[in-house]
Amino acid sequence: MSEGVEWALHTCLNLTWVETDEAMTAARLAAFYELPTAYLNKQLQALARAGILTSTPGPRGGFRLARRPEHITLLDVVTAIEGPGEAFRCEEVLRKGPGGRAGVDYRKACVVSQAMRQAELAWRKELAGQTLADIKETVERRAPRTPASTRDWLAGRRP
Amino acid sequence: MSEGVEWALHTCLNLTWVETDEAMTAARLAAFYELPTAYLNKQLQALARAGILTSTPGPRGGFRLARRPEHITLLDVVTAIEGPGEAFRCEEVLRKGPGGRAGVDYRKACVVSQAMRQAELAWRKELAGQTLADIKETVERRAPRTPASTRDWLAGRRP
DNA sequence: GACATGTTACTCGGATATCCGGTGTCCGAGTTCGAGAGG
DNA sequence: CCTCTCGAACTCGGACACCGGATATCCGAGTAACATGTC
Repeated sequence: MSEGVEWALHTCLNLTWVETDEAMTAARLAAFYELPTAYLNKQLQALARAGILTSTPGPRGGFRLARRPEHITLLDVVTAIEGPGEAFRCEEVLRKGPGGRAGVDYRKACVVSQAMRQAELAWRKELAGQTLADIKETVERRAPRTPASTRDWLAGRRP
Repeated sequence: MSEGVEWALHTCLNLTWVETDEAMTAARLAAFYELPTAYLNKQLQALARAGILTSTPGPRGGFRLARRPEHITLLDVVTAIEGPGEAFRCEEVLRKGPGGRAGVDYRKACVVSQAMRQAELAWRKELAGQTLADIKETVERRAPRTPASTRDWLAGRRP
């Protein structure tokens, strides 16, 4: 799985702690974890295309969450970065076999493909059941100072 | 996910239908799906190293299942090909952040990492719950002629 | 006919190229802010 | 003092290199089977 997924998740989480009326630049968000700015920008663009973030150009521009954290699941973020394709992509190897028929869609008919799809479905379901708000709440319960310190750091006021 | 996983799964499934006392060469198994022989051989080596297959060199040599299909899960095959590492590998980005501590193992402490791990655990659990025998049984119920035709084809007796 | 033996052909196994997607970087299009001149 | 205009700086957005791992291939080590010669 791509490295950018981790960056995207943590960055989106950080965005839940900044004021919703001010946008955060890719440079500021990247500096938080000492990440390469341009590359994180690329990931943020993908999140914007997926409708998870909104981007505004020009001075005072940057990124902000497009909707409330309760309505952003981990699956949304992962899909935005990794793409909609499945991890196990059935290449329909059965078609080349001696019993292969031309008109059959082996992506649906193949038992192996079905089993792998079912497993991936369980994975997706687990990710879809966790929202950014859930993560945020858990973090705040374990480290109550995180929201204030993160907000202050991103606003430029180092503690 | 690697392409070889699909090949390995189908090949192992085919091996459940051949006589257990005769080994199948990589060339024969590859020809079944018109796959590149040498590359499939590489995957079969990985399965042998994982203890799923046994390999015997020389004439009349080849590969056979190391244990009964009931004791080979889909997770075993996937792990043998993809390696034991997790798809989402936490790089502990929090360590580089302003609140990062040196002595903390963020692979276990990070909430994001925990959520991703939990999802991957669900995926693994689903794969571990399906054995080659389950797949075999389902296929035989849907296409009863598959065992005989596969065994005959692999034995060199084309129908 | 049975057995020992050398040869041969066959198989896996690892070492070796090649290709593609993720990784990383850069510069241009578009926008907003602010300064400054004019009324 | 207010407003309009112009310029400039800042931001995202997409286009351009780079690299590691998956993909694909080949040849050598080892072994079982067979043919052959001998007892």
